[in-house]
Parts: sequence; C-alpha cells; structure tokens
Amino acid sequence: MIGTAYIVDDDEAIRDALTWLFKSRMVASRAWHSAEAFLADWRNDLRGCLVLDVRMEGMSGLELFDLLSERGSHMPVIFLSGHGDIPLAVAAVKKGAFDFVEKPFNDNELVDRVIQALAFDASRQERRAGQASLETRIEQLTPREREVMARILDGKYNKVIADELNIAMRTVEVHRARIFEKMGVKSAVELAQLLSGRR
Amino acid sequence: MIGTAYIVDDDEAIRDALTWLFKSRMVASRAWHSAEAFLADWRNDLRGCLVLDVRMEGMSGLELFDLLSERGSHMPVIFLSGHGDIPLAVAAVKKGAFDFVEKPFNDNELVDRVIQALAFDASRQERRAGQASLETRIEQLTPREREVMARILDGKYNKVIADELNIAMRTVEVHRARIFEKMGVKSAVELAQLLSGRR
DNA sequence: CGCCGGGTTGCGGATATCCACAATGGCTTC
DNA sequence: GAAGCCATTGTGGATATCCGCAACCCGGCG
Repeated sequence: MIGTAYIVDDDEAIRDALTWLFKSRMVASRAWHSAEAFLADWRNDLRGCLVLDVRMEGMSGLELFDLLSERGSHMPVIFLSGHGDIPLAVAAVKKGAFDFVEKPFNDNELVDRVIQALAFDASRQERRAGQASLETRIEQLTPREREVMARILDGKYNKVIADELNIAMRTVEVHRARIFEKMGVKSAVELAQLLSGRR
Repeated sequence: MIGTAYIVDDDEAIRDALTWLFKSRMVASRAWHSAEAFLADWRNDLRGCLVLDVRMEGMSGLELFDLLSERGSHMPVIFLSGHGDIPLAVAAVKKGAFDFVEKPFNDNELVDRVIQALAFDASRQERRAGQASLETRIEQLTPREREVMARILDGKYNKVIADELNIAMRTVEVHRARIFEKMGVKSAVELAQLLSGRR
C-alpha cells in the first residue's frame, strides 16, 4: 500500500496502540502528540491519510482539518472520537471528512477504513496525474500562445483575434498551429473538449 | 419560501408536533405515517425537502432515501433519529443526506435546517433551469442533425462526416448550419463548450 | 391531392483555415 | 558574439467552411 497513516492524538496509549496496530497490518504510520507538532512536519505533498483525535489539548482535530483544507490539502481524514457526539460527526462528514469512528474502536474496522482512505488518496493522486500532464502542456505554452488560445476557446476567428491583439492574421495562425501541436490536438473543437470544465 | 417539507414518521405525536411547528413558522408541510405511504404519493417533480425518521416499521428512512436516490431524486433529506447512533449518522451524511438531527430536537434549530434545505433545493432547481432549456434545444434537433452534431463534436471535417454518412458535403453543411442555428451558437467551438461535460 | 417537414444535392462565390518557405527584431544565455 | 527562443510578418497555394439560391424525393396529414 502506498501512503502513510498520519496519527495525531494527545493520548500516548492510543498513539502506541494505533502504531502497533498499523505495524502489525503492514500499514506505514507515524504519530504526533499534538496538531501543532504535526503541522511543523506537514508538507502538502505527503501521501496517505490522517487519523485525528477530535478533542485534543491545544488545536483540536477538527481545527487541524479545517486548517489543512485551507492550505489546499485533500488528504482523507478519519476522525476518532471518544464522545458520542452526533452533531460533531455530522459536521465533520459534511465538511468532507472521510470517516468518523467512535472510541473504543474495533481494530479490524479501523484498519479497513484506513486502507480505504489510503486507496482513495492513491486513486485521487492518479487522477491528478492525467490532469497534471494537461497542466504541464498548458504551462509550456508561451504567454502569447495562451492569449491566443483563450480567444480560440471563445470561438473567435483568426481575423478577430488578430485585430484584438493588434497583430497580423498570419501570426495568429502560427500561434494557433503551435498551440494545437503543444496541446496534442488537431482542431479547435478538440481543444475545447480538452479544456472544458477548466476556467 | 418555495417548496414543502415532506415528513415521514411512524410516530403520530412527532408528525403532529412537526406539522404544528412548521405551520407556526410559515413552512408548508405534509406528513405520512410510513415510507410506503409516502412512496405512493411521490413524484419526481416535487419541490422541497424530506424530513425522515431513521427507524420506522417497514421501510426505514435510510432505505427510503436510497430508493428515492435510485429513482433520480436529489431532494435534500434531513434525518431524525432518537438513537445516538454515530455510524448511522456518518453513513447517512456520506451518502448525501442534507443533515442528521437527534431527537429530541430543538425547534428553532430544526426549522433552520429545514429552511436551509428548502433554499438549497430551490437554488438547485434554478441551476437546472438553464440546463433544461439546453436539453430542449437538443431535443428539437432532427435525428440526422444529432448524428452530424456528434461527429462535429469529434472535430471531424465536413468531408469526413459526409463520407461516414454517405451523403454529399453540401448536405452536411446544411445540417451543420441548422444545428448551429437551433443550438444558438455561431461556431463548432461554442458548441463544444456548450455540450462539454455532457456525453 | 396539396401542403409541409425532413433529407438530400448542385452551383458558385465569399471567407477562413492550413501550411511550406522565408525572413526580421528583441531578449536571454553561454 | 553566437545560439536559441519568442514574436512577428509576408507570399502564395491548397483546403475548408459559410451561404444564398434553387431544386428533387418522400412520407404524413387534412
């Protein structure tokens, strides 16, 4: 399994139990005693899932979740809670938490959820890989080409684009050809299909 | 407020309380004593939200929710539960429930949630209005025009389309012009933008 | 039968796009 | 300063698209 279970819990007994549990199930894990400590090590390119205690001294698990979301993280999060607090669970899931598990938890069940979360993150990364190559292609367009492309996607004629940019039609044609080449398409329609949804 | 709160609960006391509550807050409502009874009256064009008891004799609220989802309903659902069952609440929200409220509920809070749900449904309907007119436009294309359009969206030249359909290029041009006219666009690129996401 | 809509086709000209060949000027990098 | 990338433009021809005008075939409908 690719990815690591990142555990954040202020209860050492829980941390040790989880660490042992994951190790025994061949799931890579790492644990922190507080949200703040975890944040110090956080990087946006980490792969895996989070296992967060809801209530902790200092920053709570939910606050950590919100903070990471703001920072652009989409890593799946499994919350652990020792209190049967339904509104809290509902709020967490509505915000996009992957799951919400009550303590005491069933070992097998928790590991299952974690593996699901790891798989989810892995597939999300994969999906982004395809997009990334698209992004990459867009990035290798020159600024001028991007200007032209935007206008092509507006369905404008080369002549109109030339007028708007105050350049010769021929120049637009050159840009157009380069755009098609770099983007790997053969027509404006394909380009529109490729980039639809974006913007 | 547009839309009605559709209540399904097998406890008459709850039904009466909810009906009274909604009436006093100027929220239209209607109540059923069972999922089965509600289904008999269900139509897919109803506007509003559902307030479902999780546990009922016969079909449960969750089962009703699943069934309606299968039947294409996207009406927001607020679950009522008298049991502090977190896994149930989490499952419901993950499936797309609008909210999950514990009994006994706070009147103001519940009404707030219901109003939110009604507003959500209303805005969803609005968004669909634009799409509907698009569907309408597509529907008024002749079968042949739809065949041609599909190929235009593949970025094929008129010549190629003519070959594939074994007709003259001129005919394709005529179809093409009619398609653009009916769809209200001026170029193939606009058409692609318009229909991207679909198909 | 006449009318109408859908599908079809031809002609011809106005516009656009596609492209190979060729060239200039600005800017950065080594 | 040479090399390279970017942006720019021109010429000219091959292809495509865009459209008005005109016409034919066919099936459904009153």
